[in-house]
This record gives sequence, structure tokens and C-alpha cells, in this order.
Amino acid sequence: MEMTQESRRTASERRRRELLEAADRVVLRDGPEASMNAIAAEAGITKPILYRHFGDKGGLYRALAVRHTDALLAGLRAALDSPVPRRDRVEATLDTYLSAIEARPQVYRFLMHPSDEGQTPDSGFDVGRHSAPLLRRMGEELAQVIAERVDLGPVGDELARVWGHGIVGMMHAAGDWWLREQPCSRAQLVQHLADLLWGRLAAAGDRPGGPGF
Amino acid sequence: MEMTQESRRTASERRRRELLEAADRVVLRDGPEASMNAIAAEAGITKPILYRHFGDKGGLYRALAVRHTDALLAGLRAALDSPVPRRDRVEATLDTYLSAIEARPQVYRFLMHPSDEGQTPDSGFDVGRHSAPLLRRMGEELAQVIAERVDLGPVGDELARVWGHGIVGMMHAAGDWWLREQPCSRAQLVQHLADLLWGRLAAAGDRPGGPGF
DNA sequence: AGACTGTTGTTACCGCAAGTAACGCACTGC
DNA sequence: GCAGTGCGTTACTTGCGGTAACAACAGTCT
Repeated sequence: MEMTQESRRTASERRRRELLEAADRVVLRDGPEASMNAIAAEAGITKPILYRHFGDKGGLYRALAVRHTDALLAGLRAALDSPVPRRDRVEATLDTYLSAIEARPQVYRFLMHPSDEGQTPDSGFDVGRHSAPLLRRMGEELAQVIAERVDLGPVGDELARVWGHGIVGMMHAAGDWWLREQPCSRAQLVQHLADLLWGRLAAAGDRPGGPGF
Repeated sequence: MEMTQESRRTASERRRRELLEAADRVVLRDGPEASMNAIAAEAGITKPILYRHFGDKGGLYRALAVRHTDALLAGLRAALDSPVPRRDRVEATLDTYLSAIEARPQVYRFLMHPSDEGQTPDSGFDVGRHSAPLLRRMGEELAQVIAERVDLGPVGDELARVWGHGIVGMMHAAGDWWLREQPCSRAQLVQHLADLLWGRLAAAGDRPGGPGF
């Protein structure tokens, strides 16, 4: 049985991917609070192996997260970069995101509510070192696209970053609420949010029978 | 030592408030992952008393959360209801929120990342029963104000709810990012976000030297 | 062949936090 | 004097993250 260094490396990587897939199954079934024991059992092994591969639970979860995050980000980038008018791009992006969270709510909950790990409270020197949760990555990504594509004057970079994170947050919160109580179709939600970004709040008139006037 | 039923009730309530204040101090010092032991110690008592008063850790955290949530919501309502033009109201609301999270980041982290409790995964019958996290409450509140004040046509209620949650999410995400890396002054951030809501994204032109064109 | 090294896996443990059971103590009403 | 009822304790169970120590085996050096 020949076993050179390279084939060893690839074997280890295959193993790692198997473990990740097992973890994925468990998280999909049990939600984000799946225990390391449960994941190890699903993979047919025991805990220490997980720890050798991923260091700690945060490491495993981070590895899991980047898989899904990368997939989602790829979809979003495609929507953002398509050569159509800006409004259409925005709608496509919103729809891509909402489709993703609608299709796999468990994955979504895992990515968005990762039980906020990290936090070495004594020193505080590396807060947010390698956490980079999905929301921040998406915010930065969007900021970059905005800064590249839209002309926003002298402070454009700053504006783009604020807007990137703001829009992502809007998408996230609205999506979260919409996923819970499906109050309307996805297409409608997309329209409503795009309308909001298109300044319809500023354009709308005061309510006729408003209270207090 | 006279101790009638009424004075007992008020005594118990005073006790509860003392416990909450102690918990508050600990959470402010240790962050959201403060242990029940630590809280009990700070209050000068032991764990079971906490459990008698609040049921479980979630109960305590919920009680703590409503205190701060109510205070913040009161401030936001005041900003939302002031009789000035809409843009000014929006800016005041944003500024109120950002001031709050800037003044007490620990409280903010506690409220926003409550280690997502609840989740009785077996039955699922009361998911979200009394969690009502701050974000959702704020979203509903804002939705109500929008629906009352702004004329949005036939589907106005639905629109208002989408916008309420969306705007709150935008505020939250942008605030979170801004709190980490202070990239600009609070006033600037408020301006940028208000500009976003006022449709400046739709109004801005394409970047001159854009890539790919 | 036989000692050396590294990877893969195990069992058995530590520490710690949530939550609980069982008891001690004061004080009230009868 | 004595049952009842809050307030408080100590001491425990359970479960999870994380680790130490050991067992088995593949390939390598001499």
C-alpha cells in the first residue's frame, strides 16, 4: 500500500470533508446547538478526532460556515454583477438571498445565529479575529461592489461601506421576519424592499387622517 | 416584625428588582455569558433563589432585556413622534439608537446576541413564545408608526411592516459595524443612512471608469 | 529483522455551568 | 406548643466542551 506525502494530504482533506458533511447533516437536523458528541457519532468516530481536525467547536463551525457562506456569496455576486439596470440588479440580489434562506431555513439559522463564539473576555485583543460572520462578509462584499459601480462623490468609499452594511442588514432583518410569518410572496417582498431603497419613503405623502393633527 | 401579605408582595418585588440590578452589573462587566453563579454571588445570595424568581436563565435574561428594551423603545418613540419633518424624525431616530448603543456597548451586545435561547426542539409548539427579541419589537413598533403616519396606498399595512423590519435591520447592522470600527462620526453615519433611505442610491450615477464597460 | 516516528483511533477523565432536591430557619396563625 | 409557608442554604445530577494517556498500525532508517 503506497502512501506518499501527497496522497496522505489528500486523504486527510477527504476525511475533513467527510467530517464536515456529517456535521452538516447533524446541524441540519438538530439546529445550531448540535453537540460535538452528536456530530462525532454521526461521522462514526469520537470527539478527539474532531478536535484534532478543527481545534475547537468554533473551528468546526467556522469551517462549516465558510462552505455555505461561499456558496451563498457566489450566488449573490452573480446577481450583483449581471449587466442589467441597477434596479434589476438590486431585485435579483434580494431575490437570490431570500430564495437561499427560504430553501434551507436550518442552514440559515445556523449561519446567522452562531451562538456568538469567540469573545476572549479577559484580553479582548483579538475580538473578531477570525469570526467574520456572514453578515459582515456580505456587507463588505456589497460595499465593494457599490464603491466600484456607483459614483458617490468624494466620500464615496465611506458611503459605500455604510450602505453595504446597512442594506445587508435590511435584507437580513426583513428576511428573518418574513421567513417566520410568511405575510406575502417572495416577489412582493422583493418589490417592497427595492421600493424602500428607491426612496419611496421620502416620496410618500403624509397620512390624511393622521393622529394628533 | 409585622409582615402582612401586601408588604410581602412589595418586598418580593423589591427583591426582584435588586436581583435584576445585580444581574445588570454582572452582565455589564462580564458580557452576555455571565454565569448564574456569578450573578448570584454579586447579589450576595445563591443560585436557587435566582431560579425561584426567574424560572431559568432565559427568564432572567428576558426580564433583564425588557428593562433595557423598554427604556430604549421609549426613547425611540419620542424621536419618532416629534412634530418635525419626516427626514428630521428619521435622523433623530437613527441618532437616538446609535447614541444608546454607543453609550453602553455591553448592554447592546447582551440585548442583540442573547445566545438565542428558547428553542424547545422536540415539540416546537411555542417557538418564539415570549422571546420577542428587541429587533422584532422595534420592527413592529416602527411598522406601526409608519402605517399611522405615512400614506402608502392600498397595501400600506404590508408595506409598512416590511419597511419597519427592514429599516430596523439596516440601523442595527450599520450600527453594529460602526460600533466595531469607528470609521466616521455618529452624525455622518446618520446622514449616510438617511441618504440611503432617501433614495440616493437610485439617484446616483454610474461610476465613470467602471470595470467591464 | 527491529527500533523510531507519525497518524488514527480509542477510553477515561477534568472543569464548568445549568438546573434541582432536600434540608434548616424564621415567622405567622391556630 | 405546633403545622404551614417563604427565604435561604448545601450538595447533588446531568450534560457539554475540551484534553490526557494510551493502543494499534504504516512506513522509514540502520
